[in-house]
Amino acid sequence: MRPVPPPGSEAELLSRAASLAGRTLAQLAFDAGVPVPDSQRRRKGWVGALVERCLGADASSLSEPDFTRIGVELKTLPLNRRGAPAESTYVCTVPLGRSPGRWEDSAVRRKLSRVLWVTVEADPVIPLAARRLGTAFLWSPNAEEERLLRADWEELTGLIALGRLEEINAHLGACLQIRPKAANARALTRAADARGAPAETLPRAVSLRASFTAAILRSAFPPPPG
Amino acid sequence: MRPVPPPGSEAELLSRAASLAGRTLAQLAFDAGVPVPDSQRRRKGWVGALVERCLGADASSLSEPDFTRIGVELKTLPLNRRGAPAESTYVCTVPLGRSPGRWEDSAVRRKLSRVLWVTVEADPVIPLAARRLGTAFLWSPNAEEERLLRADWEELTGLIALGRLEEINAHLGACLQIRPKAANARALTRAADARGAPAETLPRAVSLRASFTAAILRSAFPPPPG
DNA sequence: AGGGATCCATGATTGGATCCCA
DNA sequence: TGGGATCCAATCATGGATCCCT
Repeated sequence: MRPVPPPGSEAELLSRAASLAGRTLAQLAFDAGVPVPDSQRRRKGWVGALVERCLGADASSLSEPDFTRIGVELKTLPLNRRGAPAESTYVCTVPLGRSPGRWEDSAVRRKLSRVLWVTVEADPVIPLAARRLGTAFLWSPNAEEERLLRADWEELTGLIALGRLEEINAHLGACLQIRPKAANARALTRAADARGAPAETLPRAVSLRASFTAAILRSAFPPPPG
Repeated sequence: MRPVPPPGSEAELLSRAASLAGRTLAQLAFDAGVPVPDSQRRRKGWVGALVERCLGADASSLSEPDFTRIGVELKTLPLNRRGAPAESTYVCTVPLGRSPGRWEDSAVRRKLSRVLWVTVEADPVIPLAARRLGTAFLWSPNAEEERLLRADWEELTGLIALGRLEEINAHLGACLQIRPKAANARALTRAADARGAPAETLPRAVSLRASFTAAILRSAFPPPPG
């Protein structure tokens, strides 16, 4: 278990990520001194945590970017056999029971302001250990993307502020969605109801739709003309 | 079985079609003097033939538009419960064994040059007899649509001319597709192989993808802003 | 509980197969 | 056989549920 120091610049981080491209998860796990699980069924965040270690992520505390010094968030992006995102991307938990504040100050905006996307093979026919990291790239939302994110965020937090959380499901939002996020469907957390009174509800998370990260991928790697 | 005379103008045809909107297939079948089958499982072209009769289609011979005098082709467009096309749309059979000629002279272009689309409810939960006709509209490909159709047609007929028919499947083509069209998968028809020698192969048809007719629908009936 | 995510049952899609009629 | 299409098994998409670690 070799400790990797935090990167001192975006260039250093990108360079490290580029050096990991093409390596298998087995190779990364060996370098990190950790075993490769047989499957992700009971180790769902394993790839993300592995890549964090290999790149020197140092955020141990809450609501800080993974690379604290350079203010960059790390997200692994699992790609299916056609090279498209296989899953939505977790952003953060939804703060329930207090006022959402403004978009400018939101955790969603902060987390997404600067992201290193690290693509990873996720075709189920490839054994976990044999999957390779792909290209990594730095991203910040462009004006159009930020407009979309903000519109979704304001719609969703607006509903929550009105106590209409139970009306929210994963169908809402063009690029963001709010979905359950808990150990199981019986888990409860404190929230506020429509009158502001304390209530218990299922914890929720905000995530990016796979169609949105697919669009980010396309802008980062435009398809060859054909 | 009341005979309906062929329409003398597009306006007359549209007016007749408009008068059918909202009527059930049972009502149309009664007027035409034909029984309504229990299901379409063994009567797949029944709705199309019924609407032809009700509107006075008169093309009994090959490769003529359904309304010969005014040069209009009739296509029923089955819509699912969300109002989107439930199926692809048959255009014509693929001529195998002779050279495809030019797009300008092709059967696909001719058939699609002027189409009366007649929408029909096709939600499986609605009994066949109770399904209603929806709005009908006249359509010709705009410049962009014709460009797309032509590109697909040229790609597909190009492959056939090279004797690569067996490489074609329904995945090819952005708006057109080529699919089997026969009594069953053992049916054979004459074709030419890669060397131009006679060969036997499964008969094929050209159809429009449901995503393409969905786009046509959207341009005919733009969704309300919201 | 928050951060890292994937799992998987169910619904939507669709491509190859099939059906009737003239 | 060509014209009118729909059927349906298999694949794809996804939203709600779940899992581990610290």
